[in-house]
Amino acid sequence: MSKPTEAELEILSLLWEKKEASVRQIHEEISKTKETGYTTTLKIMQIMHSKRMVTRDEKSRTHIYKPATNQGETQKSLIKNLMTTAFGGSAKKLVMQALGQENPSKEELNEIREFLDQLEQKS
Amino acid sequence: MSKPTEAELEILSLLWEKKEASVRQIHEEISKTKETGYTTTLKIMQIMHSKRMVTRDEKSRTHIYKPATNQGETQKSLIKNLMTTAFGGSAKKLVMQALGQENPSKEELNEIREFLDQLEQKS
DNA sequence: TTTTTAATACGATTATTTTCGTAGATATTT
DNA sequence: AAATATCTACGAAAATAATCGTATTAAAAA
Repeated sequence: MSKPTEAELEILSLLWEKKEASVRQIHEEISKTKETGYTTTLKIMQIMHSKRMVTRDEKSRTHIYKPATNQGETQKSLIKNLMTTAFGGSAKKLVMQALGQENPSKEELNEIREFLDQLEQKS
Repeated sequence: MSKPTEAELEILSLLWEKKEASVRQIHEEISKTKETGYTTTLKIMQIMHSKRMVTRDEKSRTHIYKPATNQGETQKSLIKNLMTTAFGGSAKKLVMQALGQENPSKEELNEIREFLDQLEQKS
């Protein structure tokens, strides 16, 4: 599966979040932050469909789209790509930048700690 | 500073790694993994220069390029972008995917733990 | 039933990114 | 000194991505 473009990724993550949606629904979300025409969103979703990046139910006139690519897999390859191109392959550096970024809650930090423990078990 | 393109990022991270390099040096690295002409690399580095993404020393005929953009800042904005577009803004999800990716050493895991502690202090 | 609204399809245009070829200049080798 | 190799500059083509406009059809409202 080839890397989604920026516009595709934006739509894809909305679909992951919503599980399924019409073009209209996606477009309304997108147009909150971006000034873009309805047919632009439509066209990109059609392209995504032709690439089999999404499936769609065409039973009713308004087609309902669902993500076809696995969220985890896609995220994994995106992150791998970023890690190698921008972080010299170091997960540590990437993680630290990511964490410094936002203010994670104590709960989140604890979940990450548990995750680290699990990782250590395995190795 | 606008987001570097894929090709630019590839060169930029080589420059971060090497501190400075000629077009020839960069091109030799790149052509290990990618089939591309010398003038292509040259052109992209010239574009990067015109965007002030790199500086160059023109004293000798072979120009020597150095990164002009701060590595940390650039990484931060790339990761922020990925985090919002592909991870619904959640640092935790991103971090977990990143860690699951490689097999970090115990030392690295400990450094991350310390980092988590520091973060908690602050908040 | 007529009109208006809302949907898809799809070609064409525009913008961006990448690639390449050629010219001209300077080193380097023979 | 002449030939060859190695640079940069730069325009232009090719490839990729994003945007938009128009035609057509179906549904909903008047």
